[in-house]
Amino acid sequence: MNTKLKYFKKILNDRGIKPTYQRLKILEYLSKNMKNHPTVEMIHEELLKDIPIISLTTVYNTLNAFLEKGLVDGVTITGTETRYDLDASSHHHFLCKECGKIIDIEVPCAFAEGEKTVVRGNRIEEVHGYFKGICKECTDSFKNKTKKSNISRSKTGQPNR
Amino acid sequence: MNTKLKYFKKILNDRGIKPTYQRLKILEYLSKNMKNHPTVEMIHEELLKDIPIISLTTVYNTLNAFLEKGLVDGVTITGTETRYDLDASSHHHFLCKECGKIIDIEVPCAFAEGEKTVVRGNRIEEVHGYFKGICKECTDSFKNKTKKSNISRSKTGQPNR
DNA sequence: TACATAATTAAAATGAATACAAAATTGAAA
DNA sequence: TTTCAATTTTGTATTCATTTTAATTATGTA
Repeated sequence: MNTKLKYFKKILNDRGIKPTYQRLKILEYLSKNMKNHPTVEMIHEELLKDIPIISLTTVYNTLNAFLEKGLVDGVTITGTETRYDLDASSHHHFLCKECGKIIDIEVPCAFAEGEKTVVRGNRIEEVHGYFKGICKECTDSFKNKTKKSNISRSKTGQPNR
Repeated sequence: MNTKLKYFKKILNDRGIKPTYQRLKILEYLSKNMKNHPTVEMIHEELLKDIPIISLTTVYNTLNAFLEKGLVDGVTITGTETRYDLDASSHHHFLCKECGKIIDIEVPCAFAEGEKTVVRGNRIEEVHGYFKGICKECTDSFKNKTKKSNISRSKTGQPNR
């Protein structure tokens, strides 16, 4: 077993999760795709290359176990599916309406930083914040397109929502 | 037609939504349940009393139309269903893990207030913020229970998650 | 009233997530 | 190593929210 898997094994043991092969590979995938916020489908698809018989149910079970133990964060932004984030600390996300990617975004927030935990008697245990808009890359490439030609603007500039 | 429905008719017309009877009743329901953040099912269930043949699809269609025209806000917090809010302005929500209710919550936020719209080149168009925790009422009733008897605490104090 | 357009309806389809039961794997005890 | 109970994985079936589709009905205008 390679060094990294040994490291992941320790992480799971520390959280009280029995480290099976599929769980290790799922954890490995998540660590390799920290920025991607993958769906269950994406994780399953990719792992099938290594483990041709891994079932979708196992990926669901594993991610739910990881969630319960606070190893990952489940993010629902699109409304249709949960995206998973190995960084389980409170932080904000940004969904680009143009290219669909979800990225971490750092903003000042007293709640996410745990400085404030009660509002009018309501005890806050989880903080969820996200934005929707046009990411920097899409904004830039749109600018470039309109600079080159204005004819195609109405077509290419169409946001998909 | 009563005065209120006339008022709702104007609201729909102003947004470019043809005011049909079902749409008016859905809007009326939403205005009567501003604090409830109802699901599609809840709206449909209730409207069936007035309009026994109203279809679930119509409620879906109507809410989607309202969403597109910015008349309502669709809030996905539980992960399983969309809750609807007639107040479409950017504001935060709070889900109580104990009793399940979703309430509006007012917190200082430069993004929700529209003061800041760009972060590292990413253009923010929508701001979504919500919290999960224990609401004031559940916190208080828990305190009362433990004050009266400690025996039942482990049972009654169990949060459902 | 007639007509075209839009809305409503019911039924079927989709898609994410869960439930369930059987088979396989794990790890500890003998 | 063998045994065995507990846990995990697998595959299938099911649930539930939402969307799609196609037919019917309502709406507003000429």
